[in-house]
Amino acid sequence: MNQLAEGSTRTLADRVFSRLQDDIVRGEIPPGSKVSETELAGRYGVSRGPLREAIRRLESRKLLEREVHVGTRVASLSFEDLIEIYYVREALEGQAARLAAERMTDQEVAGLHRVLAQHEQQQDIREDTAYFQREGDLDFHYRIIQGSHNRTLIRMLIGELYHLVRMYRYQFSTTANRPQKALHEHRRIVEAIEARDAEMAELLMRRHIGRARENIEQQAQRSPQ
Amino acid sequence: MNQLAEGSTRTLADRVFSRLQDDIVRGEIPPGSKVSETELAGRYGVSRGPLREAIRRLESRKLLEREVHVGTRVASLSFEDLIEIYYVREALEGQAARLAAERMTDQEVAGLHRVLAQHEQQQDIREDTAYFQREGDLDFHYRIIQGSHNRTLIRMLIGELYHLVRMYRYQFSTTANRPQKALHEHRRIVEAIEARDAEMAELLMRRHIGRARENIEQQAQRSPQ
DNA sequence: TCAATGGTTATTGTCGACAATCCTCCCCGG
DNA sequence: CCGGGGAGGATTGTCGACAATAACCATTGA
Repeated sequence: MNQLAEGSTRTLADRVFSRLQDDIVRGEIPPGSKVSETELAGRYGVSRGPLREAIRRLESRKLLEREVHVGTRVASLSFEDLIEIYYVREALEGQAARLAAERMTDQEVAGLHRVLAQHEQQQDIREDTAYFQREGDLDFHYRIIQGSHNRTLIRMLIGELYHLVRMYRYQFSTTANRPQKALHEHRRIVEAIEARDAEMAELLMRRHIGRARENIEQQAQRSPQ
Repeated sequence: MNQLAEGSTRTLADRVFSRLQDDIVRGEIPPGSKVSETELAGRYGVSRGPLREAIRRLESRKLLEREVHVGTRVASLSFEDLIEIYYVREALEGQAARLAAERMTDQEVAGLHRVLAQHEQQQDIREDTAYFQREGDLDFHYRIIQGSHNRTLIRMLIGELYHLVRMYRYQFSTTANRPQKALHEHRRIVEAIEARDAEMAELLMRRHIGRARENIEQQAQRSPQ
């Protein structure tokens, strides 16, 4: 009932989990690097107990890889891994778009419009819009996923896959190099959702993500490593 | 360097995790029941440390629900939860079928045929084929999922969702009450995969799972609780 | 010079104990 | 008789120490 603030209500292991996940996703701790339990415990000012729990959870999210009696290292995504993830995203976000078209409230659709408008404006004003582009893109997809009103779907996408995608983006500073096309696709998706055309929304979303995947595959081809 | 057998190579927490997961999925520990850490630790003959790690992992798989400072209880799936899962399965297994049609080796396709033949035979011989039906159905889906050759997809379906589905089946002894129809649909899916018709394989798989979902929804309607 | 083998060291796996929190139930006042 | 508050008990959260395992390095023999 008191405590210093919200956030302290959670357990130590929970907070360590959040901080560690953030440090990994942002690349603070470089991918592939070995992390020592005692070292991390000191770094976050906790014992090894809560830290190990955080590690196990991040392990099940594929952000950390553990080898028994050897140690834990930050996951280092290969191009193949990312391609795999995009195939899964294609399926899951396609379904999310379908459900969103059927279930989103009018308010949620309005919010989607706002994000889109904001996105378009940034496109006009700035040149180096990489960062905002990135976050704006995530925001757009987040909202549609949430609009599916399917908790399992939301958990799998936002709770699991997206951390990997974000980590990869930091790792390779992969910014969408087809912003105007992506924006156009976003617009058409919103139109389909607004028209409550579930079939079309799914189709467009699958194409959208499929093209992003092809884009990555081409990049990988140009720079094999 | 000796130990009694293979399987002991894994860590204690790993083994406790497997056993506990099995006990939960099989309904050995009834859904919704509260599980005490000390009690479970005694039951499996380990300390609370490894046990807690196992609990955290099962928690992230949604087989256990934890409330801070209160305790952990076995997840109790509602109909709504199951329906949600089926929407996700529809998307993921549809994609799996598509990829399987493109990537399965001829040997894998042959294996699929064997499973199907076995399934048909059981259909003829026995009447009470509920159990075999169930396992046969799982085997069929497992093989197609594996045939996608997409590790992320395999992990999400077999590593996460299917435990929930199996738990639910034990919980409500929900056996497929449309065996002959399901078998027919299986056959058509195999045909599409054999013909390397990815589009058709996905479509048929999605319909197959969609109908299973509708079947559950109708059951739920007949018995509201 | 190279390879194998043994010891050393550092790291992880496991355990038992203490502290913090919550639930329960009893007691007391209205 | 009923409701609120506090003490007790039980359970979870956290910690430090010990045991087990694997990586590293040096030494020895060919």
